[in-house]
Amino acid sequence: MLQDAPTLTDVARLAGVSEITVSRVVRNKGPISRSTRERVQAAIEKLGYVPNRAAGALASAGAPLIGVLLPSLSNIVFPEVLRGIHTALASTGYQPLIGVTDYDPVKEQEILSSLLAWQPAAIITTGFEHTDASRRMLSSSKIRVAELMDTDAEPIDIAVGLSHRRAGFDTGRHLISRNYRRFGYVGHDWNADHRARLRYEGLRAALDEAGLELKAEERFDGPSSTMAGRETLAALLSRKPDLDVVVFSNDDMAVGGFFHCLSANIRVGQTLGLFGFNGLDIGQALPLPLSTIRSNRFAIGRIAVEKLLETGQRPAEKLIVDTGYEIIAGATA
Amino acid sequence: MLQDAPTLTDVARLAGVSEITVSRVVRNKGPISRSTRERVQAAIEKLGYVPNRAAGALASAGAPLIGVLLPSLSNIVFPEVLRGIHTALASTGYQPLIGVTDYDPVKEQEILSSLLAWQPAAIITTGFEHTDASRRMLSSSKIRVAELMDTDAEPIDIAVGLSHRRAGFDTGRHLISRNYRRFGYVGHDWNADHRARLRYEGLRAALDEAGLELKAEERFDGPSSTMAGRETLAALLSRKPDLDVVVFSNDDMAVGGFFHCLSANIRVGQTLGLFGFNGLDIGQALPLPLSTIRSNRFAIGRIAVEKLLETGQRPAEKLIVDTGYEIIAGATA
DNA sequence: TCGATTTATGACAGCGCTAGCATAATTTAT
DNA sequence: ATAAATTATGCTAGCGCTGTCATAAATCGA
Repeated sequence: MLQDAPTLTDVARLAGVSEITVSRVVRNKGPISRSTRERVQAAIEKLGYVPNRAAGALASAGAPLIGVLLPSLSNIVFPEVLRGIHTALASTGYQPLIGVTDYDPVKEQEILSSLLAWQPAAIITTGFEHTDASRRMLSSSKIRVAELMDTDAEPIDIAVGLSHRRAGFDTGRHLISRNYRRFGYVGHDWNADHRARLRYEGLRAALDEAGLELKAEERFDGPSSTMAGRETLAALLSRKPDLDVVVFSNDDMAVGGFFHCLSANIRVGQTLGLFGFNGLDIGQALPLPLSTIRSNRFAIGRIAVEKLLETGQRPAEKLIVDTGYEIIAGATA
Repeated sequence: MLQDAPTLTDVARLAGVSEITVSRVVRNKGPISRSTRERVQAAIEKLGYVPNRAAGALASAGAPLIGVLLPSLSNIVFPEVLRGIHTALASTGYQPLIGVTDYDPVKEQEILSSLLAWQPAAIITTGFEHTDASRRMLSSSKIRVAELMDTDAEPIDIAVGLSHRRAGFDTGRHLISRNYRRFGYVGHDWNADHRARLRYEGLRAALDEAGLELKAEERFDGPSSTMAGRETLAALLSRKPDLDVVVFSNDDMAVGGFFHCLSANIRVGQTLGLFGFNGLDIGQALPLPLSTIRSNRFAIGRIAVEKLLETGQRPAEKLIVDTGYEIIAGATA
């Protein structure tokens, strides 16, 4: 029952051509006459031939793979980026090979070297925090690299994302223009989420510029979650009840904050403003749509793939693609 | 700058041994004396040698890869399964190669054949709905297969999941025992989500058994989402306001329903009961924790990998692992 | 002490495919 | 009709690694 899978040779024999001709038909490369192509395709069909990628990769020193390094799968943001990657990849014949780093550059380095062992065409990773060894591996190879989410530093080859510092700054400006003055901040673990810190810094800068200050802040020591947002807002308000607006490190946290306000009978948008980051669906489905910033996560994944596959080689000069963001006015701030 | 990556031969020459000896050290296979091992490891270190997986896969007719077929990345449930898979894989040297099928068996078949081209050690897929061609590809190969989420049919090799029919049935029993009588149902697209339909059928069976009926039902024509749940519950209640409990196809939908009740001033848990499925964090962070069923998604992914890698071959007999579920009483029903 | 076992190493062929360079068949230009 | 281009096909030689079998060195038993 377990007959060996047919190889190029089998197809070639059946179609009465050489192996290389079959290879050309399969890869759609080089000139092939209509009649030969049809004969070969019939043979492929008949035998149920599936090319062996390992052999192809070995012979051509490169695999139709894209290595993808994500910090986490728990935060919905990264599956969405992955979805963008997948969508762009769907029509190309490339496949994603995924690794999860848990926000740890050393783990990233280990996974990176096992990804590189497949000789992928490109690597997609997150942020700019890599070990020196990782950086060396990447820049000494001919493999293209995209660094996602962030544009606040110099990329190895390509960066696709947005300026989190500016997003934070604009959050501050927006809320100030809406006459909020007594700001609070609810965040989560910065070591893991470097970009949340950048947004925080941007917010502080905007307040500074307007001669305002952050009246109170509280950071949850762990990853962001709805429950964390709920509890951390409760803690913040018990210390400092007289805030008029609270900026959250992201929407998960902000939605949790919203839930706290429901339980505590605080009139959101009137007594207290709430502001998030990401523009998740859940925030917009709330009884009051969440005021937040839309980061274009799906687009980040998709554009990264498009840019990477645009050329067959590493780009001559570094490229930064700003996918931007937009303020969603919402009804909570 | 772009010197060629070192190969086994380079390492062997530097260490003064044969290639096969280096290969044995790298793979930790076969007897090697302590002194040789150390010499070889030093050489590997010095050259920064990384084995070429494509070559290894070709030579040994098998790659340290696990093909993973997921129906979607939009629904948080699948990233969680993927997280379980990743966690179990982390220490094994295997890597996941991921495909997304969009709930389409034909697309699944295409992706499957391109995954098989890598000669992976195993395939993880979802549910039991496959094309005949897919089924043939899988059962005629020596590749192990795990089918996840569901235990309501006969697997190819291994099934890991829970009985959705029983979960639906127990939902009905539980709510009946809590004296609910006038049932409504809010669902989403069944063609995509076969398991939601099984739960629905289980619910109907429980009602039947108790001499009750579903007073009203409404299905959103599209994937589940918070917004869909919100709108669909609104539609259901406008048609049939006198329900005392609504069962949702999953937690996303139920959370949306909760939001509708907030907006419409319906007292959840008193005037109207709400019941979900999955036990997502978001449901438990609500001001009233959602009454629902916990499906153990992370465990499903993890256990699938463990079972697949337990033996080096296809299991002699089919295996079904029931990861079970538990009712979370919550406060909404 | 000598063969029998165990442990350590190596030679060689080949996995299935593709790059690179011929060569053959066909078409076009003059 | 003949040379010059163009189009179509094939041959050869690996890509870097591992399975198989052979051989050499070390250990053991009586």
